Amino acid sequence: MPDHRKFNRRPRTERIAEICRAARVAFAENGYEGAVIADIAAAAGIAEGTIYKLFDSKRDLLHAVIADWYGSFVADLDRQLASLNDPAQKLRFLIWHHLTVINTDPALCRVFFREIRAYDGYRGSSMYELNRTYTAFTVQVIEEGVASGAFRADVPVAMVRDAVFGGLEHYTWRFLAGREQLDVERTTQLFWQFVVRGIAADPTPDTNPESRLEAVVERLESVAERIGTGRD
Amino acid sequence: MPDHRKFNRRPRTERIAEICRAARVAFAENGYEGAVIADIAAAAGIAEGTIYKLFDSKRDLLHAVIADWYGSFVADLDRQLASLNDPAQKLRFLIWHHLTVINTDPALCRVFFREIRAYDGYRGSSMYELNRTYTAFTVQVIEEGVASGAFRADVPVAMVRDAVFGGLEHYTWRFLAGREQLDVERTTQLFWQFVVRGIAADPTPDTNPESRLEAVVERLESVAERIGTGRD
Amino acid sequence: MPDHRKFNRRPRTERIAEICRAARVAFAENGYEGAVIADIAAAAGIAEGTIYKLFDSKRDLLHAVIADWYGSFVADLDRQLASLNDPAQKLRFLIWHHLTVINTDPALCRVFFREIRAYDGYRGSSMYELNRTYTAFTVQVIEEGVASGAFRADVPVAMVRDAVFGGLEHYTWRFLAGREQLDVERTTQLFWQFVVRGIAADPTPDTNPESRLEAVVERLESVAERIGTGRD
Amino acid sequence: MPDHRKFNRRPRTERIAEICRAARVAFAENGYEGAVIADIAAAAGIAEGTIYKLFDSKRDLLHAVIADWYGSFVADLDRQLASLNDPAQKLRFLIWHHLTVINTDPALCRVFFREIRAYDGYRGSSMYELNRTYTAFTVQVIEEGVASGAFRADVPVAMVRDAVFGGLEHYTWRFLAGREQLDVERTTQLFWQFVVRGIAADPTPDTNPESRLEAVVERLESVAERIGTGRD
DNA sequence: AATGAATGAGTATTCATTCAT
DNA sequence: CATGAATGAATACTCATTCAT
Repeated sequence: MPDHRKFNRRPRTERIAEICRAARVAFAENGYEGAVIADIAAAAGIAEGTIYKLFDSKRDLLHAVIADWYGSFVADLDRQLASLNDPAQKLRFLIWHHLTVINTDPALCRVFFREIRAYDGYRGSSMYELNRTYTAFTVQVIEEGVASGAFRADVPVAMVRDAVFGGLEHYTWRFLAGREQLDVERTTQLFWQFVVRGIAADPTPDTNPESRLEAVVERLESVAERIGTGRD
Repeated sequence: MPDHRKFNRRPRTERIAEICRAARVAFAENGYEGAVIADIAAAAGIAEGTIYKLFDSKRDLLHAVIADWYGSFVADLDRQLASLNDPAQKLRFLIWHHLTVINTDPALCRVFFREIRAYDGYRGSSMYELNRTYTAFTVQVIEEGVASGAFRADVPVAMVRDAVFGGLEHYTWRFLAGREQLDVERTTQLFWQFVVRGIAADPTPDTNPESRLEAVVERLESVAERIGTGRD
Repeated sequence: MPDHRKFNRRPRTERIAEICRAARVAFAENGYEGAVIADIAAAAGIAEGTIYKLFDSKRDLLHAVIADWYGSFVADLDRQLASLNDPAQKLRFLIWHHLTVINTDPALCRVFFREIRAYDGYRGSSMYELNRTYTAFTVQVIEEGVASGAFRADVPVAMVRDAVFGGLEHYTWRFLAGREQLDVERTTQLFWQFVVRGIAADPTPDTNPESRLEAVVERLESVAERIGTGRD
Repeated sequence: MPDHRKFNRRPRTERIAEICRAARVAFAENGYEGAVIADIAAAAGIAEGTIYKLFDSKRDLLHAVIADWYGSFVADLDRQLASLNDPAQKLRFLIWHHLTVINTDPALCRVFFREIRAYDGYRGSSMYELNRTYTAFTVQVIEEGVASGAFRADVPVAMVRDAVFGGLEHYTWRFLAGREQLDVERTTQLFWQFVVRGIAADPTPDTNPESRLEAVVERLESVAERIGTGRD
């Protein structure tokens, strides 16, 4: 009867999953450079060499981890969106979703920004494709809105996509880099209103005297702004 | 005639400038980690030790390079803006300016994104302050526009700032990471239109009574919320 | 037949021994600071990295070398002492032993004095314990002598121990630091007589004329010896 | 009227004294390797280069500091000893004196042990001579005692000297290396008693005829001692 | 004499990756 | 298949000393 203590043979996919799990923790905690293969192997309960039987390199392992991660939240984005009818509501959901992703694993986001996107050869890489697949949902929703007349026909789709993801990223850097807590619901609301206002179709012209009421509200808003606790 | 190849005594500031120049090239070409102090010293025509007489560490040198760089384009932003009257035009200029900065030295932008902003302790560092000083121009212009009535009173200023810089950054990653050429003029125009449309005061009054009332209520609610909880 | 020049897999303990051997030579020849890891690795026929798989640091390696060295002569001190009956003879043996250790590897002694004992945190370190274990033999022998009545009851044991080791060390610095040759036998005899005279119980007056004459002859021989070879 | 702020010309000897003072502090606090010339210069209020106008090298500076230090306590050792009559009392004073030196500046003692005595070429150096001058007092006192009959004629002088200084050094290492406090008076008493007992002449006169023979032998030994090649 | 800017040699340590077993 | 021992390249930083001013 053979001794399986050392040569612990297990299904290949299970092994890969274990390694990815350990690697994800390591990358999140220490960043790409800071993560050490030996530690990952130890955490996964295998030998260092085994990692290289399953992954070409440390970077390859990082890619696997990121792909896993993307997969975990891209999976049923389709279905979730399908349950909503209104393009504006779908956009709201996508913003909320993205903020949730960031809020759930800011450390991994940071690794993605630093090590994947800012890395040579990102464009055209599988990581780039992964990201495109993800942002494509937003592009699609905007185009849907344009088609339905909810959004203006001349909306520069790519630009909106970048303003959404770039804006959210910028806005959330303080949470990625620091220890501040992110208020997902509130941020979603504010950002969504801002974006939708920018791309919504012009309402039909209004000649009604109630516009004075609107002016009053505008002034009230202005007051509110000055009363507020200061800007960011 | 003395041999000036060695012990070439020079004014302190000049030396610093020389080193920064060499370091900037090195960092841009190879990134922070990739840049080698020995090479920088050689390029500056000095001994390695001399760098450490003037800078505390490699990272300190990076900070000096970035500060230099910021200084070079923040310097007369003030005057340039003062020559324009219209907030929308100022915003256009700022967008154009930022794209020009990116287009002029994409490699340094990338280093900033990777090594400065994504670095531990960015928030609260001098680099953070530098960045805030720069983005403050945009914030100021937006507020100016709000005050003059050119932009809506309820514009979420910080969010717009982040959408502008984040959006431009996202949009230009393909140029930062790849080799594609950036069309500054065209991108400026598109992005500007998009942003201004999102924040400009509605020029045409709305004549539908119900929709207008509804909108007013919505905005009142928004005001209430803002007064109640403080702002972002 | 495979090429064993590289990736020469060997038992862990054997590797450690090889490295220690090379390190011992390097430390003895060049002192701690002067010894270079790369040279030690080369001398041991391995890669630098391998040293760090087996030792935490250069200092850790030094400790291992010193521990090895102590082990080599502490090992059968027990048995050797057991073969002697008289406490005075045991003391003689210990003095002879210590001088032999110094004479055999003066360079390593020097390293111990400079780098181990004079190092911060020596007290309480494993090196300190090692040294105590070694000097404990002397303490024990003196106490034995006191118990048997061979040595005076009021002998300040710790002080004698320090006078022995300190005295021998001082006396032998000229051999440690210079190139002079140490006469172990002669030094043992002189030092031993001196110490024993200092701690021996006052002899009960000996009235046997022959034994006294015998003692006189012994001393005459000693004089002759001294005249013959010069003084210390 | 010339500006003397920078070219602060002062008497050479005063300058040297200032530097030595600063260097002594630095060496005591950080050891030889740890002390930094730039810091010493700054502490002395002069430029780095100036040190090299007055001292050949860092080690030369160390030698100056140590020489200064020795000078400070060797100076009136002569007179102090002259005020005592009894060799045993003189020896007691010398032990007390040595312990006081150690207790007053243990850090500098440590530097001496590590950096001067254990350094290549100590034997024959000016530092060696300095130390000999100091220990010579002890040698002289012992010989005085032998001559006066207070100490036995066959006392191995060099050995006693080494046992005294080596013993005290060994005994006090715990104070040099650690933080323990040294009880000078008590240690003096214990060590002195121990040494004197070891070397004092037998107090009770001997009327036994054979003892005359012994006395002859003793004298012979004394002669032999003087015939020898000189004292270490 | 004094300055202080400039020099440049010198090295422990890490860790992704390989490959003999 | 798995192991884990072995590899070896790669580099920031310090500081005693020099020398043009």
